[in-house]
Amino acid sequence: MSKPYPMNIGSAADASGVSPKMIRHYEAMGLMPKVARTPSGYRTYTQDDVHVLRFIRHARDLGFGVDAMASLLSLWRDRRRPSAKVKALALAHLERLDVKIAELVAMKNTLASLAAHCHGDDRPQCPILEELAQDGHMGRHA
Amino acid sequence: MSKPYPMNIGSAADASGVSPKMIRHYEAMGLMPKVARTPSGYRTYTQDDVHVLRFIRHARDLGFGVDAMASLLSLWRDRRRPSAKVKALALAHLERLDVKIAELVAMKNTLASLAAHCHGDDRPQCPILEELAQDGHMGRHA
DNA sequence: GGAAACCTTGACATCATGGCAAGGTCAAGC
DNA sequence: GCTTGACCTTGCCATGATGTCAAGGTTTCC
Repeated sequence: MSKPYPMNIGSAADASGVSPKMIRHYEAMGLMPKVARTPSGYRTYTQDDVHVLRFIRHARDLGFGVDAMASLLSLWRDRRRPSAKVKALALAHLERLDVKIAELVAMKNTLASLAAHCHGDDRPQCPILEELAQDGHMGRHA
Repeated sequence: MSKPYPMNIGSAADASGVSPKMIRHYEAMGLMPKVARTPSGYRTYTQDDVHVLRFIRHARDLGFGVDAMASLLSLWRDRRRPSAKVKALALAHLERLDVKIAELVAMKNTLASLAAHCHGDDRPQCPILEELAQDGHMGRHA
């Protein structure tokens, strides 16, 4: 093995992909259980702790928020969970992702069509600024 | 006219679509010029001020950050601006949007494929949790 | 024993926004 | 003229996920 357990926070960070800062942060906010300490106060991480950290990082990489991660963790720990509950969390998050993506795509489309009509030369005339300066809401153009 | 100028911050907010809170915020951070005040300290907004606020809201609605909005505003005010500068800002922002969209779509795809394989019933077995609990990085699955 | 690398906590920053609180102001009704 | 309610002021705290910096204790290795 490359690292013996238990490890300090830095090694746990390397092993899990979660920064020391975020590990402490998750601990402070109650997402991570409080791990053991050495007599001098250093946090020590077992293999199980590192597994939890990895779980958290994976969930975070999928964009789950802290609340959802807490729910996922408790389902993970519950060997009798119904998979339906996990799926429900996933679908809810997918919904959030879709909404966010749609927003960004709408911005992108609007901006792209404005930019397409902008000469992009030394002349000051520019449909982008004209649109931004317009009175009502935006939209309705190419 | 529905509202006489000058107006108080609340009316300016209604007229521009930027909340009073954010108007003060933009002013404090220097994005908005400091507007006139009544003797008692109330901010007063002219039609021009409201136009600036609308411009800001439109830019914000397109996802521009504060720095980019400041640049756009100064280009807007410069009647001799080259449209190329505006276009460059727009294209840079489009790039950011594309990156963000790609990230979210990647999350969505991963999560959707995991969810598709989850029974979503009373059984505890669930590929979503299994994936999150996995050791290495995520990816490589349907 | 001293230096380097690590750990601790805590404070502050980001970005855009909301909320709350304590207090001043203004307009309208009685 | 006074009360009431709506509006304004400033300022602080919170979000979410992360980073930075600082000041100080610990461990490790030479």
